[in-house]
Amino acid sequence: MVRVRFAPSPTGYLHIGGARTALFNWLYARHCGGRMILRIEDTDAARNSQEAIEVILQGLRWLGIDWDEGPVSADPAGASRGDFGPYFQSQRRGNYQERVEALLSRDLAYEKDGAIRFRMTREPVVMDDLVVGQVTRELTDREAEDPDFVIVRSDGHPVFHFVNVVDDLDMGITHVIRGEDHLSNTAKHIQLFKAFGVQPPRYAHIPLILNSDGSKMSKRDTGASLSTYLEEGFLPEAVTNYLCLLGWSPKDDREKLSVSEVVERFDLAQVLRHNARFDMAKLQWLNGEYLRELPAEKFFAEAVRAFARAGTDTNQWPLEYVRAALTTCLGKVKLFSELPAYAGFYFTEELSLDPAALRGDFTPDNKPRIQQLRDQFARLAEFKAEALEATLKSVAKSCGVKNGVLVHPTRLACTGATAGPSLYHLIEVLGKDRVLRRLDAALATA
RNA sequence: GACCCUAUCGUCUAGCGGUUAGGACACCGCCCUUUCACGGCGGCGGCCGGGGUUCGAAUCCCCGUAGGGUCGCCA
Repeated sequence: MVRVRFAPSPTGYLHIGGARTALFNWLYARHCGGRMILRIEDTDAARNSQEAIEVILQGLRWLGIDWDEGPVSADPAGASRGDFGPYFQSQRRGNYQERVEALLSRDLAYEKDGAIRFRMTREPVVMDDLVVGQVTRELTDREAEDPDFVIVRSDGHPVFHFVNVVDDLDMGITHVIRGEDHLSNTAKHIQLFKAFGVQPPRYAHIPLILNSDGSKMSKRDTGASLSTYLEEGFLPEAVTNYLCLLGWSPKDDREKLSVSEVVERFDLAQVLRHNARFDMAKLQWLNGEYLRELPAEKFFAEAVRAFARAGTDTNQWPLEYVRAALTTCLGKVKLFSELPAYAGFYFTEELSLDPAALRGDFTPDNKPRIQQLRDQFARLAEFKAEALEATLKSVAKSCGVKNGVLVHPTRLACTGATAGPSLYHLIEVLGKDRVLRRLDAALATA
């Protein structure tokens, strides 16, 4: 039975690379019919908090990554699922203590300066990585001087290398899938496993995600935190899909795949060995693809949230009006965060019109025509898109101008922008009163 | 300083000894369209460099170079 784990340290945010690591673990578990374990490496008490753990749980859930074993909530003392708990390292002190003593009693570790150090081999360690292949790790010059390393600090706290290995051993982890930044240290981990007299798990080191300029992605970089995508109004399906395409490929030229399709095809052997740069433009494109096929109800709910985040409470408007307004935006934007700028004109009575732009469209020649259109609109009994379109076209015809001559100024007057939803539909939604008022205002200003 | 990994269009990638080096994003045209977006058509653009091996290398080997990672009483 394949058992994989994602073992994040609660630092207050979930790195996009960490999310990808979790995803690949999950994909492999689901592909193999194995088990996904979530373990919280909260040994650094000073830096950890329940909120920080919550960020991780929330991020994983958002992406659709579930775990068969691990915490149910962010509370270390709370309930968990699985027979290999606790799943918080802060609750596993006893195990570490036992393991340390086992090594000490066999002289595989020793005390020095109050710390406990592991007797590391001086021989090159051969690793057989599922992604990278066979790697022979030799000692660096610094290590050659003193190959042993600390496993328990002088303050009594065991270090990462040690607890990580002990937990993987005790939890029966069969495959360690993690970032390539751990490759060099894997030699230590393998030796630790051997010291405990067991076969190390299989390792798979996946490439890292870099910034678009090729530099390392650190906390500060935009897009480094998964929460960014949550807040910016990305769809989790799109983010997951995109992450799958970084370092892995279905090899059949398909870009848009559902998770179940990826689960079916995913395997570690096809994971690339080189790092990948994060391409926000491609993610946005994918997001647009998913956005376009979103059911109207979901689109509506997310759109309302996007407006709320931007400080516009759409609830102050009649529900039917909001619905109609947002419907004209369906399939037009790639991100929910674009919506407030794209369709904000629906939800304000004070449209700020750029005088310069206004002068361009509302020329002395054109103003009488727009005035005429305005008066025709005023006479309409039915303020519907079809009637509006017919009206505009007939006015244009009688004036001997192309539709665009009237379309552009009308759009500008009604929305303040040169691009937006379908003109006739947005006018219909806005309603006669607003449209006439906006047309009058533009006519007066220009 | 040492050790490890990596190297195909700007980016993500297909390719695993014989291909006009394919696709996607981005970009640029044209078409569609009242705007924008979508869609359609087309274009731009790549095997890091140098040696080998081979009848034949993007594919295999070596050396450079470049990028990334690691060498902590951080995780």
